[in-house]
Parts: sequence; structure tokens; C-alpha cells
Amino acid sequence: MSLVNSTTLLLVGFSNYYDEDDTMKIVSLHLCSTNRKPRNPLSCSLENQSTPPATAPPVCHHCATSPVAAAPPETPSPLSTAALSRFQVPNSRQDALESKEIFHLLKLHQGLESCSTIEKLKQYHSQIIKLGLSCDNDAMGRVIKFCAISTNGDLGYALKAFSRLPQPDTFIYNTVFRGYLQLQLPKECISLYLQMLHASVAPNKFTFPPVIKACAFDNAVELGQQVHAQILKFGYRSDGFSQNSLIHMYVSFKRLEEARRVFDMMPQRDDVSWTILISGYCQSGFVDDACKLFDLMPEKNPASWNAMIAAYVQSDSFHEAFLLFDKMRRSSRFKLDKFVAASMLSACTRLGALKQGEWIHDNVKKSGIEVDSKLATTIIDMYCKCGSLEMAVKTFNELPTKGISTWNCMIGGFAMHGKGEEAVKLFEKMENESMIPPDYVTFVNLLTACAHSGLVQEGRRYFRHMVEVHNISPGMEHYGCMVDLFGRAGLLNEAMKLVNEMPMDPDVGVMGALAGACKIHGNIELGEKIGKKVIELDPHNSGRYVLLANIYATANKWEDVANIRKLMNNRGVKKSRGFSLIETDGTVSEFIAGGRSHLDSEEIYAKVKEMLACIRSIGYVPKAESVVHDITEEEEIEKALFYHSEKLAIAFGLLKTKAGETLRITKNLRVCKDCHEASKLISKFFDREIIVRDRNRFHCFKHGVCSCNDYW
DNA sequence: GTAGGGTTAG
Repeated sequence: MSLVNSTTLLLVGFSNYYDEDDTMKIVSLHLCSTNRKPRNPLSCSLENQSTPPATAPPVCHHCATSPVAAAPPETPSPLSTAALSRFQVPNSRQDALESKEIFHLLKLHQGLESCSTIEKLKQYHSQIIKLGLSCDNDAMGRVIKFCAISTNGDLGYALKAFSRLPQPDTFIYNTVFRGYLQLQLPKECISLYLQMLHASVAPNKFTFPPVIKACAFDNAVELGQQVHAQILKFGYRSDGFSQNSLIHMYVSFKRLEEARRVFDMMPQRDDVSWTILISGYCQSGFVDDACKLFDLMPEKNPASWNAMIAAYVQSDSFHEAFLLFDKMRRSSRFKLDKFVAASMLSACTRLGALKQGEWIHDNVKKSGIEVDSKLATTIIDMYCKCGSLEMAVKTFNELPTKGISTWNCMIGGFAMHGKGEEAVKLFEKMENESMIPPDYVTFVNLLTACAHSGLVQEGRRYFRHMVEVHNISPGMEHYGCMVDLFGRAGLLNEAMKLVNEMPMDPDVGVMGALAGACKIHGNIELGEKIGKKVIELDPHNSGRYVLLANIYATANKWEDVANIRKLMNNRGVKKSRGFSLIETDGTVSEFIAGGRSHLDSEEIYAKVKEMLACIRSIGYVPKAESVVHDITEEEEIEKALFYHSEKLAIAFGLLKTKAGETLRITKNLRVCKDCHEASKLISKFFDREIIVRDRNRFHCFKHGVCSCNDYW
């Protein structure tokens, strides 16, 4: 976390600047020409690549009943489209006749180029067959290109057509490589590449990017290195696309030194080369190296800016991300694009910085950036996690098309705001109106919503519904939700029964939910047993120790609390420091418990004292069980409680905002019981709405009541 | 033909 020592993070200053009839089936590939000697295709040499044997292909079983098989016998046609130029000027009657057909063919090609549906494509294909061109690479290349690559295509159809070609050319192979990649079938792509070499078809510069990408995707390190050697052998060491693909492949193999070597050896690097390497360093955690490289980059483009910004966001360096974003806007001619917008929205989401998030959303609208389903999801997630459920719902409702993630995100949004009924309603709408079937994540979010709102019956029903109606087997997360659902509702026996009946060993999350339930319902015996198991399952996570300590503290077993602390010390586990962030007037300030490095700390501490005195007058009693240490002196307990980061943030908010303004606070940990109680009373006494996002959910304190109904 | 963004229990 880069925001240390209760410093103030300036985020202001940028608001004025900008202004199919066949079922999809992937058939396995087979070579129609099978009379070649098997050999290692990777040792294929340049000398024998250009003379493929002219053998007639045996009819393959895939094609016998396919539409492609309806083609007339394969006779050599004078209309081979590669020979079109010979027929430009008709001199004789024969030529005139042929030219008519050629005209027809040219129109056919044009039609293929602008073809929009697979049905249309099939009509063109049958005309090609009538013209006797079903083995012509030029004509069939167009057919295969449409089927393999376009969004309305059909790779299965492309593969059938491909298998009928006696000698597919490099273009056709390259096209099918891309088709396989689009459907995330790297193994099939690699296998076809090997078959291509077997068939002595020479690769060209368009061959390597998809093949290398397939190696990267399939994590085929050795093969990737062999393809690298072939790039050099076939003479493409200066092809930027192939070289960039290589850098990307080595980055995905986490072989940064080799990626760097390719980069350094390139005769001419372009912005993509730089960007790939920068993101590579970032993904491997070498943010400093990435930064150095970024500074050296001659001409930065939005992708390279975004690589750096995204790296900062992912490493929790939000301050740096905002600074770099500002620098980008000042120093370059580039406008906000959807990727940078998404990265910055993610930064705002993580920080809980609603104003900044709104600003980015405004600029997305002003810039005319197309809000695709990914960006829409990012925006909605930002509103949900920054506490503005209203704006999230508005944005969601205004979207013309919604993706699965968008629905899931919105259901999750209702869940974290404790709006179980709304989550259920939205899920029903999704099921009945959206044509998008719910997936694994949908049910994780839906069951979470039920758990957080105490909807036990609904939770039970949807847990069955998921299997019975949608054929989704419950995973660890779903069991976690159900244990949480039963546990929170006090149905510990049912929770235990589910854990015992699970088809897999419960993970630390499931056990943690059970331990949490024991704490809530004061089941010390079971809590102690489960709490200890959880610690052994996750011994480096301080939160596990704190939970058991809290269970002991609830029962006033201070000696056991102290023993847990000793255990943590002996094992070198440090308690993760809790912090609270609050946004006031475009600035995000961070507070840690007892921290005094804020410039206004004296004033803030005085305000905490005043604030607590006020709520004492309406019944506040400090809750000692929120102190995990073995402190017995009342004064000491209060000291430890009073300066929790959340109280400091609230006091700061009361100081810096106008009467009636909503305070929005983001915490990294869960709200403790004492702060929860104090926040309710503060909201009543000072007549303020206080919205707190903790690590699990939102608490909206208003008129002395919390939106979670104390069910959290 | 190569690079960058989203939703997931406790």
C-alpha cells in the first residue's frame, strides 16, 4: 500500500482539462493428402517447401455428408481465380463467354468480401461449387476466411471446406490458425502448424504471430523456442509483428531476459514492442524496471500509458497512478481512451473515490468513447463499490446490451449493499428476460446477497435451482456462501452438516465462514476448534489469528487472547494495519489507528473526544470485546477504541464537510462492533448519513440505524 | 498478423 502515514492524497486538479443452420462443431483436422513420409515437421527445410505433391485427396469421412461434399467432381477449371488476369480483354467468342463467367466470379468475390451471414456465405459457396472452383485456393480462401474469422462465422464449416482442399496455401493455413485462436484452441492451432510444415507449405510473415500466440497461450515453452528458431531460419528476424509476438510469448512464459533479448536485437522497435515489454515487467512485479523503460520510450501511446497506469493500480500505488494519469493528459495529445478509463475507474473503485470515478465517467461520455460491456461493468462496479448504488442502477438500466459480467456485477452490487430482495428480483429478470443464462459467478453473487440479507429460504432454493435448472455444480465459493448464510442466521448445525457433506475438502474460506458464525453467535467451544483449524490452514494470514482472538475476547478469555498474540509473534505474523480512507472535496485522506502524522491531527483528536462525549450522552458504551489485546484498565480500553482509524476518519469528515453532507469512508478491514455502534449514534447525534465500505460490504448509517440491520 | 480494461464466497 503506497498511501502511508495518514498522508493526504491530492487527486484534484484534473476536472477542468477536457473537455448458424449447422450446429457449431469443431471437427478434428486431418490431412487429405496422406501419402507423405512422416518426419519431424520442425526440421522442415526451405529447399523442399515449394513443391507440394499433386495427389488427389482421398474423400474424408467428415465431408462425405457435409454441404461441402455436394461439390461436383474436382476437375481443373479454366476459371481458376488466380488466372483472372488472362481474361481481362475478351477477343473471341470463347473468351467472351468466359469473361461473362469471370464477371460473375468477380461479383462473387465482391459478395464474399461483404458477406455478413453464414447463410449468405453458403449461397456464395454453392455458386463457387457450380463454377467448379471448390478446390480453388483463391475462391475457397475467401470462404474459409469468412467462416474462420468473422464474428458471424463457423469454424466447423471452415474446417470442412479446408479438409476438401488438395493443396491449401499459406494464406488459408494462416486464416485457420487465427480461427482456432479466436476460439481459444491453441493446441489445434499448433497441430495445424505442424501439419502445414509436413505438407511442405512455406510459412510467411503472417504465419508466425498466431502460431507464437498459440504457444504462449498453451504455455508450450519448448515449441515456442523452436518456432522462434524457425522465424530466424525463414528470414523473418526483421518482421516487427513476429518479433513483437515473440516478446509477448517470452513475457507470458515469465522469461523476461529472453523477452528483453528479442527486444534488444530488433532492428526496429515500434510502440507495441515497448508496450509489451513494459507490461511484461509490470506483470512480473518489476514496476521500477517498467518505469525506467517507460521513461526511455520515445513516443508513448495510450496503450503504453495505460500499461504503466494499470501496473500502479494493480500494485495498490494509487497515488502514482493518478499522478501518471495527470501527466499523460498534460504531456500528450492523446485523449482518454476506454482502456485508460477502465484502469482509472478501477483505481477509483479500490480507493472508494466516488467523485473521481464520476469525473472519469463524465469524460467517457464527453469523449464519445464506446461503452462496451467491459467498460460498462467497470463503471457499474465503481458506482457499487464507491457507495452509489443509485448511479450503478441508473447506468445498468441505460445500457442497451448487457453482458454476463454486467448482470453479475449488478447482482453483486445489491449483495454488498445488503439489498437481498433487489438482487433476487434482478436475478429473476435476468433469467426471464435477458437470454443470458446465469453462470457460476451469478450464483456466487446471488447466494452472497441471500447470506447478507438473511434470506435463508431463498438461499436454499437457489442453491438447488443452480443444479436442477442450470446444471451448474456447486463449487467451493457456493459452499462458502451457504455456510455463511446458515452461520449468520444462527443455523450452525446446518452449516456444519453442509461442511461435512461437501464433495471436496472445505478450504480456509469455508472454515473461516464457520468460525465467523461461531463468533457472531458466541459459540466459544466450536469457535475455538474451528478457529484453530483456520489458523493452521492459513498460518501467514494475521486475520485468522485476530478472528480467534476476537472469539476469546467475546468470552473475556484474555489469557487466551494473549497466547494468540504470542503465537503470532513467534511465527513472525504481523497484524495487517487497518486504515480508513475518506474523500473530502476531491481529496482522499488516509487514517491509521492512533496515527498522528496528519497535519490537522490535533484538531482531529479533539474532534474525536467531542464526538464521543456527544454520543455518550445518548447512550454510547465502549465495547471492550473489540479490543483484542489483554487490556483490563478501562481507560486503556477506551484509548485503544477511540482512535480506531474509522473514528478518526469520521471526525475528520465532520470537520471538513458542511452540515448534512454524507460521509463516505472506505476501510481495508471489517468494521468492529464498537465502531459500528458508535457510527450509528454519530449518524443520529450529528444528523449525518455515514456510508462505510468495509472489506465485505457497505454499512449505511442514518438516524441511528445501519442498513445492515446489525446483520454483518 | 503483434500490446492495454470488467464481475467471484470468508
